[in-house]
Amino acid sequence: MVSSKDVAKLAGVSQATVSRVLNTPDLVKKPTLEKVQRAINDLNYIPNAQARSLVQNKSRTIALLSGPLHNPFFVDTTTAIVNYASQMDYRIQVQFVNDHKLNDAYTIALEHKVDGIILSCILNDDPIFEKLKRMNVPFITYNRKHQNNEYFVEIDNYEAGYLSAKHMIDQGHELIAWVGGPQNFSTFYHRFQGFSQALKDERIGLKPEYIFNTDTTSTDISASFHQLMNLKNPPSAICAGSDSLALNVMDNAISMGLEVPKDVSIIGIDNVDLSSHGSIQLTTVGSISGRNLGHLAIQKLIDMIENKNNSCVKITEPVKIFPRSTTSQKVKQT
Amino acid sequence: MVSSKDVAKLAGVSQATVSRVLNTPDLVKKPTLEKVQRAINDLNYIPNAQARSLVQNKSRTIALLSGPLHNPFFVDTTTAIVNYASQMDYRIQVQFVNDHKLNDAYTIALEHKVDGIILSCILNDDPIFEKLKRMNVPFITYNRKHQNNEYFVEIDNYEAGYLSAKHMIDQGHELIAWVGGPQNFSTFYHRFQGFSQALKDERIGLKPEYIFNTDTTSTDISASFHQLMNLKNPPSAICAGSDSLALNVMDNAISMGLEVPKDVSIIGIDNVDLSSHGSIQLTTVGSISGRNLGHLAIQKLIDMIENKNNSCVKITEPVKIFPRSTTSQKVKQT
DNA sequence: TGAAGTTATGAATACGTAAACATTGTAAAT
DNA sequence: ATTTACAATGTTTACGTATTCATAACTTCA
Repeated sequence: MVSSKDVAKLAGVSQATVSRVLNTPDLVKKPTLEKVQRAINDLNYIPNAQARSLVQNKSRTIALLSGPLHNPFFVDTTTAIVNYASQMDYRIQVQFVNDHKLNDAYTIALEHKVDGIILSCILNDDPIFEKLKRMNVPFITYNRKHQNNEYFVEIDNYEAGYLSAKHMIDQGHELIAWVGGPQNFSTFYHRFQGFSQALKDERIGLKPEYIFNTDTTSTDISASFHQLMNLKNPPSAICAGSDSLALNVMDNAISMGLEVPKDVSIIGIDNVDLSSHGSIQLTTVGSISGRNLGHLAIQKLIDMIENKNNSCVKITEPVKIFPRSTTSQKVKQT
Repeated sequence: MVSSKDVAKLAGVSQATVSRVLNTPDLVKKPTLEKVQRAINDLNYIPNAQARSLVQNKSRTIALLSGPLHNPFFVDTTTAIVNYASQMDYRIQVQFVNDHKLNDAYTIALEHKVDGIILSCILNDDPIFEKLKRMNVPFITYNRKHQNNEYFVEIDNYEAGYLSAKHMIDQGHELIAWVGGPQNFSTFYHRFQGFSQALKDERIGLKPEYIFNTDTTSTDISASFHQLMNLKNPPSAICAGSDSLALNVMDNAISMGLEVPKDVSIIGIDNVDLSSHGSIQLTTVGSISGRNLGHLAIQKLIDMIENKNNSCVKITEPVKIFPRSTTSQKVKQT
């Protein structure tokens, strides 16, 4: 492979001068500059970023530990994160993380001496949180947060759950089910808390047979949905813990021959881009500002990296309902 | 940062022995092994992958130059690529590439001494193709291919276009429009060729006012669709150059108050995962085997990297129609 | 017992770059 | 003309690892 030494030899200068041509061209005289640049072109020289990282002790690389892209939330965030990073001249190393392989993912990131880590997949009480703090590598979580309440960007999950239930109640529904996810994810936990509180405030009972906290796999969602609809009093409305869950529930409803919202109203949370597609029109709860959580997070992370800014990031975006076509007024049964 | 030297000092051995413990533990005596491992744990030592790459001259990193994720095709392929690579212990560096920033993307990849490049975004006559060959870095294109007909994985695009038109004709449609993309993408070019040939074979005229090769932006698609539907004889069927385009067209149709397929039939190409969602049910053309192009491509690429396998990859997957709910029999106008 | 072979370890080097330090050249100021 | 300052370049070192080569310790077998 052609190195800066080869360039130096061809140009008749020292390797240091080649380095200067690349990094601080103002410090090098015009004739030498041109000589070196000519040599660079002639040899098709491409500097080795790895070697540079080694000596500079920074890689301009950020590890992204994302959830899977079949969840449209991560489609939006991944796009925002990769694009903003590219624009700021950072590389993104992605991994799609199943929760039980978290530790491998962190290790891989750390081995590669990334300048920072941006991650979604963290549990409330994840021991990795303390580990990352000790490692002294800048990191931030988006969407989910750790119980320590540090370095996160989220939406107001409690309020989102609350509004979601409230919306259904306002539409006249009384048989309202919850299809959520694991309670050791901060998102699902607080969303469910909000949901519960809304029912309580409106004096609607929280029936255990209406509550499903799935593992977010489509088989589990499917099973939950079928159990729900086979109750003797099936719900007329379903609050889903996320848009991804809501879309999955919709898919199940339709393939069961049910009409949404006529037979069952469905609402999600997150307001993912896909939810507004004409064929989907999912009613949902999302950030008022419309700002992408991934974008906010990567911005903050790069700021932390570059400005050694240690002020702890804690962002909670306020939310509102985005009414679309998957929820409707409950018609009284005759 | 703690290095293998620090570990060596603490364990009372040489740095070489630490390296051996990590890479060839069978060559080191049990007591020393344990001493070193204890030191590694005590110091929380994490090997530096960059330094390793430098000396070994391989990074176990692959650059992925993908199209944007708002195109659901790339959602499917990116998932497959990242996951397979992770499984094979390779890291993926993603970039989402706008076509006019191609060269930057390649340069960035090469600077990082990636072991290979997997890319979709190549033009028929892209000069980068020769450059990559000269660089001697393994690469493969998925979806699109270069006119050189080397190192690609694609579906049978011509046949896909042909079947797409044929399907509409079989349904009784005669006013069939095409909404495609740039003709210097191999995909759109061959799909359009197939489409044209089908019309010709069935003695249906190819009216220029029914042909739109967009730049794939939603504004252009929107404009094209409106032009189409404002013709005095608007088409009863639209063949879209890809599922992404088809979904975009559907979205436009619905927001114009049209019903699909009652008012207009729509068919895509690619059979992306999203197309089978209950609320969408997009009729489309896709690989018979159902194998993901990204998966095929990354498999081949890693094989090339590891086995120095120089046999040129040329894969064209056969296709078939996946009939769903966005196309229907043309009802004769009264 | 000792030579030959084998196993375990250490010492030295290379990878490609940036940066600290040293040296030379050149121009300005006296 | 001589000093002084600074601009331009070269020399050397460091980053953290894997690897080659050298050496020491230990077996084996006659």
